[in-house]
Amino acid sequence: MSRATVSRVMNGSATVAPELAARVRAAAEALDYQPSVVARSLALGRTGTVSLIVPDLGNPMFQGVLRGLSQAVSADGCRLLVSESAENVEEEVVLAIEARRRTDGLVLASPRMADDRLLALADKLAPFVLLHRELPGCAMPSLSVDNTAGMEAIVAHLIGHGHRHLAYLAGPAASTSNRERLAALRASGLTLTELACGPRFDDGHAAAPRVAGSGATAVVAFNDMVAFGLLSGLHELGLRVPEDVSVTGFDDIPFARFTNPPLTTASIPKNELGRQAWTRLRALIGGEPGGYNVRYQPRLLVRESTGPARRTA
Amino acid sequence: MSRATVSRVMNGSATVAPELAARVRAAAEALDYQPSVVARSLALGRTGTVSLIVPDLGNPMFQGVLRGLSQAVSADGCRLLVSESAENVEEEVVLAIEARRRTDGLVLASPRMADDRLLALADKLAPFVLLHRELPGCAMPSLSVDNTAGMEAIVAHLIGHGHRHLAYLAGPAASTSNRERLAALRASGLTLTELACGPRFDDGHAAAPRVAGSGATAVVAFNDMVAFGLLSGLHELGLRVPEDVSVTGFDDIPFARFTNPPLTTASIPKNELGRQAWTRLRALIGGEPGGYNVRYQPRLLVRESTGPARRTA
DNA sequence: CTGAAAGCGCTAACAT
DNA sequence: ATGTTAGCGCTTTCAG
Repeated sequence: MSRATVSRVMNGSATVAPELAARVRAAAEALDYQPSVVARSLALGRTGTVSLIVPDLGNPMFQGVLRGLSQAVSADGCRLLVSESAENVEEEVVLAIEARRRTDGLVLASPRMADDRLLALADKLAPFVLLHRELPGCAMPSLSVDNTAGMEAIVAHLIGHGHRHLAYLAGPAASTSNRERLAALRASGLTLTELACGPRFDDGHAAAPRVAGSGATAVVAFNDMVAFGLLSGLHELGLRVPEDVSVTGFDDIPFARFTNPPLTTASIPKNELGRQAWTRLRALIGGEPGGYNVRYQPRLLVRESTGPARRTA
Repeated sequence: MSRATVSRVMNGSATVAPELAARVRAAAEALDYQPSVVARSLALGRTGTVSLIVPDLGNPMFQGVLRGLSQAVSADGCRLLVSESAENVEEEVVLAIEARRRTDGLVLASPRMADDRLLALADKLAPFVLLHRELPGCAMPSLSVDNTAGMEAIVAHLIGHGHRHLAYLAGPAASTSNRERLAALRASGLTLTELACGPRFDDGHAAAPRVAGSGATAVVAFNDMVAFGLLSGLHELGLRVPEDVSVTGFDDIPFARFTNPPLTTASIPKNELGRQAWTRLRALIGGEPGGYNVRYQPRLLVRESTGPARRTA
């Protein structure tokens, strides 16, 4: 029989005589034959693979996204290529272009490059979906988190406990999330001490002395990792949380509820972001519209790392 | 000019007149031309992509491996496909086969399938490198951790503190690491209470009451995540660590040094495992031998979660 | 319903 | 040093 027939059978085309199809399948089984994925990709113009680009694979926030995306992609028989830009914009640009050339579409998680740069690349990178980032004027869908609302909830909670002087442990300057969270804090009208920090455990840990010296009664960390590092640093300094100082995080990564004390934080749907990203991307690849942009509203989880403000001297 | 010339230029072949090469490059630049990765893969028989298969993307241990591997692979201009088997053996088998068909090689991290099954698949999956697993009779290289030595170090440390009754919070039954760690514990001659648990935060957290009731003065957790969850659960029960009970982990994931109290654990080289996996795999793909198997010796990190055994009643 | 043939975009052996 | 030609392994019109 001809290869065309084999191809039809392997692709489940109905226009093959059942008897012949059975013979093909038997032969394939016997020879352990599997069509070449690469050749198929070339002929089809689709690879059945998409890429995820993240700034930092070490962040449990992105791991949640990765996981949700990975499972959703797998469920449709597709595969996922993962790249880490290491918080480096130039790297990010190169990776994105390269990744797009190998795969059918991209998920850009918290891209660090500036709006105009991303906009200029949009045609080359499409189809893609943006995570944790909105890009006015861009036709690609975006799934993001309402950082402002999340911060407002945290601030309201803190105000309710009598806090009037906050410290903010800032994340990467290039992070949109960081900028939005900071802006919301500035808009709160409370006294704010801004401390340059970073996104990791160690950054939070190292910031403890500065926090202690700031006079703030509550400290708002860029994310849970930082908050966790801070908790540890504060403990070493002999400061009690929340008696001496309240601490909040952001993201609700898996261990946030197990810290000592458990962390008050704004929870965001990490897996869901990954899953929805695939839904959008799959649609785009199929030539359909990507749907409406969505902004997930964070949920404030009040745990034990926050309490009444201590009297200031 | 002909496409062969273009191909030569794009691949940096020296046998092209400099002037012509320059023209080709200029044209490529002007047209924003980039050779098709897929067509290239088909012609070459190599995709420039390798796959990583892990049981659990949520485990920071594997994230360390992923990170090291990802960076090493990127540094050589290659790409990484990531799949999660979700601790499911059948899934793992299918994923591995599928992943291998799309890429030039595999890194199998802590595969859960049985030895004979893996051995039977070896030809089909090769080239690959095994992480956290040794497979007698298999020609593929293996990078693993000496779990026995690691546990012995932990036990010796605990014995030095007067502990004579340990509890073990067991990980997944299909995990080789779990089996080896447990075996080392059993061989210690100490009284051992074995508690079925699991590999995650919640598992450790949920085990706290059983630990409290076990009569053990020290509890050895399968890994750091479990230890961390346990720390939290113990705290809720009003038990102090290490005064009432000592706790140890395994792996030394990034936040282990920031827990309260900081976790005594056996450190293993996570990034290094990923990086070395690529070195081996790259060699294999190039037709060279994969080198000797190596077994990393864990390093005991004594922190504050362990101390003298309390008097037993 | 099946086979023949063209083509996906590139590389490599061969010829000039 | 460059062009010609033949694949890489599949899908897909187009005939029959």
